[in-house]
Amino acid sequence: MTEQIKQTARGHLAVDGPNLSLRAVARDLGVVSSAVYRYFGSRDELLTALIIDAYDSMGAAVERAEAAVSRPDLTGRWYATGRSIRAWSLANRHEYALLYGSPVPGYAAPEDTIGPASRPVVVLTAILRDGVDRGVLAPIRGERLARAVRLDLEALARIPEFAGVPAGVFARGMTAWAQLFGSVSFELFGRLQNTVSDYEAYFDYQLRAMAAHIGLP
Amino acid sequence: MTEQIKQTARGHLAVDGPNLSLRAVARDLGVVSSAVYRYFGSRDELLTALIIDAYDSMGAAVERAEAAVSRPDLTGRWYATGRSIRAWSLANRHEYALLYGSPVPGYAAPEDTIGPASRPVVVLTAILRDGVDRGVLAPIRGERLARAVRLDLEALARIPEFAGVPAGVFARGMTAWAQLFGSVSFELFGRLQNTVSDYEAYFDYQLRAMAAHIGLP
DNA sequence: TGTACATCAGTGAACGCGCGTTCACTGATGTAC
DNA sequence: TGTACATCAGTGAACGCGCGTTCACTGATGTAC
Repeated sequence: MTEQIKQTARGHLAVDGPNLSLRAVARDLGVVSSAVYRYFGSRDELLTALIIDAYDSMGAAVERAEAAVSRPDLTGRWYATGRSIRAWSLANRHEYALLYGSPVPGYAAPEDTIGPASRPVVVLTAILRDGVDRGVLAPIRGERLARAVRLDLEALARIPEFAGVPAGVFARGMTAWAQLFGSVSFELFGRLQNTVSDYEAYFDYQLRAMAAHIGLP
Repeated sequence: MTEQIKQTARGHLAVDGPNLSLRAVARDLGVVSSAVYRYFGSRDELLTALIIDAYDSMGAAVERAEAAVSRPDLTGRWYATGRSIRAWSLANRHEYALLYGSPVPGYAAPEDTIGPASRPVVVLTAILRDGVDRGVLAPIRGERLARAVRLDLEALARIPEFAGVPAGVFARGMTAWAQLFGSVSFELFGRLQNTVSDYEAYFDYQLRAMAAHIGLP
């Protein structure tokens, strides 16, 4: 039943966005609205469950896609990561909007979203670290980072999941990461309408550009 | 009065997001809710007015900032463009969310938003064109664009505002553009919390990286 | 200078609707002796 | 094998609220003769 409620609620995301109505969900399930309270303490709790599920769904999809590429093929792993993010987002547009779109007014994501939310970026970091370990990626000689930026990135690299990536490499990876999500948001939120016709080719072009930016062959 | 309504409504964006309430706006103005209908035909019409105003406000800010830089200083113009986009967005977070965040469910932006929406990208294109004209920017020799991508960009370059920019240069500019907005969205939508401490330095770093990507010195 | 009329901003009541949440309850199912 | 009891999913009514939009209206201000 919990699962059915979430399923139905996911459908309502398309129509109502984050302001989905508990009563409408109950109605769709042929159940009285107060029945939902047996499974979720409040509307926000339901929303949180949807968000965590969505993060996990995307995270799993990305991990699966990236894991299917042979380890030494770093560039292929980057492509698989990027493409799977886009594919999942296209297939789950409203969940994407929930996760990466405008924050919901009056809603604060609780702490238990942090873990699931970081799954995709953990995948990216593993690619960067492997690249460093294999001698493919290295900080550009002579590139200077502002002190504050370097310190932040070095602090990040003290978290186990992100360890082993020098600031110079991390910085480029994060830039590419923002590019990637910027690009997906542009596509999904309609900012490329009447501009781009072949979204996939356009996205791939950008992935390639960002691979080069990171330093992948 | 029209102006007062919009002003008040802008304030409500912070609380209600795009689902702002006409009645609440009227209440704040000490006026009965139906009075608003003398000035706006419907809630959506008010929302559209807010959106157009916001686009124009951002567009004007970007144009002003970019125009203040001496014409030959292409890199400086890119910086001014990027920084003014970020500055405007920080100062008007909820308007930014309205323009560049998740689409509002059930709301379709009418045609008259297109013009104002394109003002910032017109500024970018002028920089690219000037770069080409001055011999600073040129397509990378040997870089191949997928056919579909090239055709799209060449079609764009037939619009007067975007004329004079070869596909290879345009492509890099658009990639940087998505990076820029991706980066602003990450910051404003809270995706860099507990990661970045000096947002301005971090943003500047990315601007610099994207300047290099475009081919600016 | 004074009167008749038109304009127009804003009123107030109403329509019909939806919402989240609480609370005492029913009635079926499962469990223990 | 049969009875008494506990569990628990879902009910139904209610609270108190807010919303967008319509419509006939009041009453002040401005305009024309």
